[in-house]
Formats: sequence, structure tokens, C-alpha cells
Amino acid sequence: MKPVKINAAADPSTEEKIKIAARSVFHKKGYAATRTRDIAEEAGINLALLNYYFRSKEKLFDIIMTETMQGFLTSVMFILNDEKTSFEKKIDIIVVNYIDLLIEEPDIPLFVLSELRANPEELISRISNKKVLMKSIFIMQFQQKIKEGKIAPIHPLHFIMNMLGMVVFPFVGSPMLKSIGDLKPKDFDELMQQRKKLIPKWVNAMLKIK
Amino acid sequence: MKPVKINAAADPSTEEKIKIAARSVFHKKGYAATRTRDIAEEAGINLALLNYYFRSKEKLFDIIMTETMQGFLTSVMFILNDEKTSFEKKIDIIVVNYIDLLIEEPDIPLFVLSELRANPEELISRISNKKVLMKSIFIMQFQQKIKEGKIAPIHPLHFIMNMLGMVVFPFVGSPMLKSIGDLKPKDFDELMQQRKKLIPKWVNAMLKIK
DNA sequence: AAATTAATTAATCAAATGATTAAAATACCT
DNA sequence: AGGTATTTTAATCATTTGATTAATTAATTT
Repeated sequence: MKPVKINAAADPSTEEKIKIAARSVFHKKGYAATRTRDIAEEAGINLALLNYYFRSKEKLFDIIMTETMQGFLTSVMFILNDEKTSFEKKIDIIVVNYIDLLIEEPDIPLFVLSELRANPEELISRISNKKVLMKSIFIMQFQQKIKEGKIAPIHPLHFIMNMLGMVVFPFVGSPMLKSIGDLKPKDFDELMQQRKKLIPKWVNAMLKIK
Repeated sequence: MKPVKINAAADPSTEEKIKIAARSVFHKKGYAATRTRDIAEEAGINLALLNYYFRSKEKLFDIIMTETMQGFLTSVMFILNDEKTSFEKKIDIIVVNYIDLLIEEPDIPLFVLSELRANPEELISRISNKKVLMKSIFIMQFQQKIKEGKIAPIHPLHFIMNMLGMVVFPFVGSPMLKSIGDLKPKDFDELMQQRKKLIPKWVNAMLKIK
């Protein structure tokens, strides 16, 4: 009989092993390049078990994708919507948290971006409220600063693009950057550590430009 | 008898039709998600012709990938290594050229980055001289500016990452950005046009930060 | 312990997919 | 025009790959 999801909390056994393996392989290779046999092997289980627990490659993928995006967004949104934290401080926190996260999980951005390109409508609809970011307190604070004449009047998306670009791009392009810069993994990590402090400074300098 | 590449210049017929279709489909979907039948259909030719002209999916892909990267790099390197153009002017030119190129070919960055992740060593070795960028006149000019105390002493790669991040990321993340920002394609294009002028300003502001 | 349910495995299926072949159609050459 | 080489097609292979099945083992219940 097929399992209908009983003890979600309990043992990190087979079902969880499969999810862990699936997360790893999907993140590294993407949906199309992933073979269910790859996942089974990585999880150390029989291939049939994957379908026993998750019905299909697609269903398993949907679960991993949802969890991946959820984990990514909620943590960020939590910070962005804090009332007590100043605009500048939020930038600091976001940059540090994001870089630390990406050092741990460097495959996530390219994974998400690739799958998003392959399936825009469907995946984006899953990020619950689309416009939740643009209505966050962070963006309010941004627009308030503009009103006060403290930063240049640009579209908030420019700012988002610049932040994300500077934080995320190095990880997305790390193979290329490591190559052209002749960086060892340790050198790369060192640069990322520097960027935790540098990016907020750069961003603030940019915002002042008229 | 199999063709051994005779008239490379001549007619834009079957062989070229296949390459055009292959470029389009590979760029959009990546190697793994592309079916040779997709290419054949897009090219309006019989599937067997693809193998007749190019032997295999992989060989065809290698050609497309090489040409794609070549086209990308040479145009940029040409600008970077011009002796007469000032550092600041080069930034202007690169940003404008890159954004214009990406408006025409928005799929290329994610395509290259994805395939690079899937196959780092092999693909990177194909970019001829790895360190050619770091030894370009542009980087020399950058380091000269540091020596003169005109810009802050940071690793050139920080600068590269920031430029590429700000220019390329919006295209890589366009589905997401269009969604969270509720942008129509025209709005997005308008933002990209603005960025041609904004990014050089921002970059210059950043470089001055100590 | 017996009976029932759940988990696991090996074997196998069916569809998708990259590639080949042999024949037909077309272009080329003299 | 006749002959040769090239291009194109339809049919078919062989392998890969997602999924299922039937049988076996392990766990749980009564």
C-alpha cells in the first residue's frame, strides 16, 4: 500500500534520505539532466523506492523546488519586513545572510534561475504573493528615503537588481571567475568574505548618486 | 558519403538552418533538456539530416557552444585591449554594448553559466588563454588608477563581479524580476535602457569608496 | 505466534530519444 | 541526356530512462 504521509516529523530514514539526495542532485544538475537513478544511487536505495514514496520524478522535484524557494524567500522576507530595523542595517543583514547562505549552498541560485526560465508561469505562481517584495517595509523605507532626498530617485528594481547582482552573480559565475582569476576555492571564499563588508558600502555609495 | 566541411561560406541552407535552430533551442533549454527532434522540427528538416551533417547531438552542441563563447569573448576583449580608450570610457562602452547584446540575446548568459557548471574543466579550457582577461589593458589601467590613489585598492575581480553582476543579472533573473516587479516586457526594456547610463555612474561611485 | 501491514528488491515495461540504414530524390558534371 | 555524387526521407535500432509489478523481507498489530 502506498504511504499517505503519516509521521512527517519522525525518523530521517528512507523518505528523508531520498529527499536529501534529490535536493543535492537536482540542485547540482537541474531537472532535465537528473536521472532518477542518480538520485536513487546517491540515496543508497532501490530505484523503485523513489516512486514508492514520491510517485514520480516530477512530484519529487516539485517538493524539492517548493521547499527550496520557500526557504529562500521566507528568511529574506522576514528581515525585509521588520519594522524596527533601519534601511541601512537591513542592507547589512541581508548581504551577510545571503552570502553566508550561498557559501553553504552555492548551487541554489543557478538551479532556481534555470528552472524558472524553463517554467516561468507555473513556478512563479507558487511564490505565493508575487508583489509581496515590492510592498515590503524595506521598499517603503527605500521610497521614504527618496522622498526625503537622501537617495537618488530610481526605480526600486534597479536597487534590487544591483544588490542581487553583486551578491548572487559571483556564485552563479564562480567556475568562470575562478578560472579567469586563477582562484583556488580558498581565495574565492576570501573574496566572498570581503564582499560582506564591501557590498553595503558600495550600495550606499551608489544610492547617493544623482 | 558524409560531408567533410567544404564550403563554409556559401549558402545559408540546410547545414546553416540546423545550426540556427540548434543555437536557438540550446540557448533556450540547455543541452540536457534539448531533444534532437526539437532542433530538427525548429529547423524544418528531417531528423536524420542533423546526424548527417553533424554526426551527433554532442558534436553539434560543441560547435554552438564554442561559437557562442567565442563571439561573446572576442568582442569584449577587443574593447578591453584598446590602448587609446580611457578606463572610464571603456566602462561606458562595455556596459552599453553588453546590454544591447543581451537585449538581443537574453538567453545566452544563463545558457553559458549553466553549461559551465555542468562541465567546468572542459568548457573553460576552450576559452583559449584563461588569464587573458586579467592581463588585459583594461585591468592594467585599473591597477594604475589604484597606484595613483584615484580608486580604492580592491581586487580587480571585485570590480569584474560587480560590473557583470549588475549588467548580466537582470537578464538571468528576468522572469523573477518581471514577476516581482509586475513588469511588462516593455517596462523591463525601459529599465535596461536606463541602466546603460546608470551602471557606469554607479560603478564610478563605488570605485571611489575607500 | 499468527496475521496484517509496510518497506524493499529484482525484474521488467513502455515510452522517449540519439543514432543508423537503405532507399529515394535532387543536384552536379561531362 | 546519362551517369555520378550529394542530399533527403522513412523506417528502424539500440539505449536510456521513468515507472510498474510481483515477489520477498521486515515491521507492526492483535
